[in-house]
Amino acid sequence: MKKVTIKDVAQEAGVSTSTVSQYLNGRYHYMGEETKERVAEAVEALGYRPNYMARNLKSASTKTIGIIVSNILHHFAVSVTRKIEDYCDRDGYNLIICNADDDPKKERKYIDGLLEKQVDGLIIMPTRGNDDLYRKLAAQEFPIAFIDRYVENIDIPAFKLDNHHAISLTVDYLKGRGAETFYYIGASDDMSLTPRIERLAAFREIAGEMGVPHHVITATNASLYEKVEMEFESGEAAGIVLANDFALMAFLKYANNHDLDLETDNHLVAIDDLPLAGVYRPEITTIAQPIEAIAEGAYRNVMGSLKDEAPREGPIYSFKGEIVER
Amino acid sequence: MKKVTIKDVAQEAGVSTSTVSQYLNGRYHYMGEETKERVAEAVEALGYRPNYMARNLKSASTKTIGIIVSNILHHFAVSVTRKIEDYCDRDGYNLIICNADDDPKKERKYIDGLLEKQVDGLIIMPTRGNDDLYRKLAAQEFPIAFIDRYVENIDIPAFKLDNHHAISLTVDYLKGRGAETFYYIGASDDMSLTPRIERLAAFREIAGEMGVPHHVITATNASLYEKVEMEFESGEAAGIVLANDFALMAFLKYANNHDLDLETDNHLVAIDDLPLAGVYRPEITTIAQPIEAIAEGAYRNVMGSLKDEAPREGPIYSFKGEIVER
DNA sequence: ATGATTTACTAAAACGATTTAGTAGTTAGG
DNA sequence: CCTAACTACTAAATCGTTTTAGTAAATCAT
Repeated sequence: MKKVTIKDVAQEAGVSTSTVSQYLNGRYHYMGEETKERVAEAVEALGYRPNYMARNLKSASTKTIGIIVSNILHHFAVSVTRKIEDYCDRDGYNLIICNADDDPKKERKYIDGLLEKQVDGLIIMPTRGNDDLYRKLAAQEFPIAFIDRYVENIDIPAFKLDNHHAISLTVDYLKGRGAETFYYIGASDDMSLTPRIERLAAFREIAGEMGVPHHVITATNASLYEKVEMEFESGEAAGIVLANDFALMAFLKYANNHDLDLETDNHLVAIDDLPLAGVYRPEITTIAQPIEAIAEGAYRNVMGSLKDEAPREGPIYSFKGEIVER
Repeated sequence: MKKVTIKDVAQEAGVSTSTVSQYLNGRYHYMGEETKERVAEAVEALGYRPNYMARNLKSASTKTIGIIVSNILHHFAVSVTRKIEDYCDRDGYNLIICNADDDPKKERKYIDGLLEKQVDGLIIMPTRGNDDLYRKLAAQEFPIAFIDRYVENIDIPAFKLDNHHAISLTVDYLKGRGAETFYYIGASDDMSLTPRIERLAAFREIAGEMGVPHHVITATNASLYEKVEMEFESGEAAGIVLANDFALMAFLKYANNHDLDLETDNHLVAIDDLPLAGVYRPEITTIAQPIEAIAEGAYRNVMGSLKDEAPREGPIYSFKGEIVER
């Protein structure tokens, strides 16, 4: 597979490389019909494809942005990514998708790699553990946006769910279903990731203010099931908040194994509107994240089109989720 | 954000660009301690990051491969992608993930884009509709592999599930559970995509040979639910093969809405081992795809390390799936 | 008929790295 | 003391494009 360059095309068509380049970039302004045809034929005959590296060495923009998701197994991550890809597609941009797998080292590797590839912007669900890098990028005014999470004291805008509002939706809903004892089940907040911290804090605050009995069960993704088995006590009117899709899966597994009643005794509501929620027995009420608002905000911020908008107070944009009652 | 180039570093350190380049690439062979230090300091001070475009203009390899999945909403696609990413990570390669969203136009756009970006290889779940392009790539001997599907008469190796074997597992299993009437529910085979064709043909063949009553319900993803509603008749001993995850979701929705019994009357088995299968009520038996074998085969083929192996007969590698009884 | 404009192209510089060939200065060998 | 080998660098070519500044011929205006 030998490479075909613009020189080969020029030779084949009997013109200069400049002419080929002009043709390729649609600068037909003063080009003879016959020349156009000959170049077109040469391109076709040789199967020529311009070298992106060489092309972008000159022009500053690569028309490419990168997204690094913390974990591609989360439904939320895939949904936002797809939405952003739609925007990119619309605007003629390319999107490079990377999966950090919740590993800060991998995240760093991808950030470095994408910057070397000269992406025009970066959208990140930060794993934390690379705050120094984020800070450098912010200082360089590199076009960047966070989604789902934010990092304190770094001037990078974050686009995320209004977690306090989401939790209040869940608690209100469960109360309406007659729940008396409330449970929060999710990942522990010791990694200082925004969703975990905010959701847990909101749950404690709201349930506390209501003066209802409430319990918190948190653990790592891997050990959550066991923790539930140890700490959960099915009551007659339990209202259970599942903090994300992993928590929901773990709890459903537990419910199955212990033949828990999910229709009358225990009421569930999960954050993240998984497809599974609509087909489960019984169907599961969820909080749908404002995928579109998050994706659009992050995208526009990176593209610089958010600057023209009304000035904002801080770097955090929280959007309200919607309850999907089932 | 002005760009920092190797020239700036050289100037800052008071050496030539060549020296900086040597240092950056670990060719310390004959380099003074003090020079090394000064360069290191300059790199750090300026926040220098090499320009991938410029670097790869010279060296042929970009250490990057691309994967284009037909639809990132399929669990299978994400699983294979994650596995391939692991291999890339291990070998110091980068993986660019693209989602064709079942749209041949998008697929073509991505193939073109990745080739322009000079990726070293390509792994594709072909949507079809770009056969001409595949053919060209094959002719150029570009390193490429198909997964999940193959295209006739094109010499590009495909790594996929042994669909006939998978269907025979499903039918045997359902028979063992006492099924008497068999259903196949899935996407229609008019798009000439390998899994659809092979699975449907295998079902017809196997059920036909067994001489049992069997029905086929196929439609597009969007209209499958309605088609099921029109054509499915719950019997006392129905055995239902769900051809993929979309079919499973559609059928579960139907089962819910019609309060179908899934424990005794109707028996299910789905191809693709979704996480949901383990938590559903009742749990759902599935055929787990040989994710690892497929990922490894495709990866090694692209990397050229498959050439050294024993010669193969054709360009199609089918791996057996495993039944996960629940 | 002369200069100005338009048309249709090309030569050469530039982008930011890598790499090859080369240049001194130092040390070692005989 | 002279040559060979080693050390520590640098100049310049190169990769495949884009782009700027031309050039030369043809057309037009006066």
